[in-house]
Amino acid sequence: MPQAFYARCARAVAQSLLGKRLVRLIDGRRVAGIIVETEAYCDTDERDMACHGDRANNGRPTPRTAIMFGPAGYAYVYFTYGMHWMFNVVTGPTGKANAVLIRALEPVEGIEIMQRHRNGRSFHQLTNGPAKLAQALAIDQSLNGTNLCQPDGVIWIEDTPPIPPEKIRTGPRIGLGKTPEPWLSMPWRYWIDGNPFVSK
DNA sequence: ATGTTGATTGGCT
DNA sequence: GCCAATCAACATT
Repeated sequence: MPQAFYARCARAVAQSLLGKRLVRLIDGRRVAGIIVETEAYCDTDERDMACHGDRANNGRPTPRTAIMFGPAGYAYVYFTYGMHWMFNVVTGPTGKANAVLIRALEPVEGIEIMQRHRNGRSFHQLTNGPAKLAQALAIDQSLNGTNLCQPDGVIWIEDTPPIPPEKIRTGPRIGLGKTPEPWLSMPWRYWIDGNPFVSK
């Protein structure tokens, strides 16, 4: 997708990403899945206490969150719980910490490679969660700050026919812990209705 | 320098 | 449903 696709508010991008194809090149081979679940963190100008870029350091950039404050169309990859990687796409205007977390994929290409990275788990368990898809696609710190619009890159998102609006569901984001209201309950999680790879 | 916690997962009850 | 795993980032001292 072109940079202009990402340079919109996070909630618009999060919805538009549903149905698109996330492609990762591993040893020259395509490993890809359809995006079926996303979450928006920080819309263009609003506060969002669940967002790393808002919560840490009084909303100023830190070494970890600097990528989020940069231009749209780059990967924000971070490590959590001492063992998991999370893959986000940076959205919105430069200077604002906006991003969309990719929470689940429907596997479509390179399934054997995904299975190898996922320690032989079943097809259904390959990419039905944010840390699972990161592991399946071999996403780690080395991809933090990657330009997703780069012609010769190793990870990018391809266009597909849009999902009909009536197939898009929304609800509160997952795993926000002690994030205060109202952000805890804001319905900024999006998924494709009925898709079996949605995480919850 | 030290303490707390997390945008999760998988195993066990 | 409950909880351990495992550690970097961040807040506090």
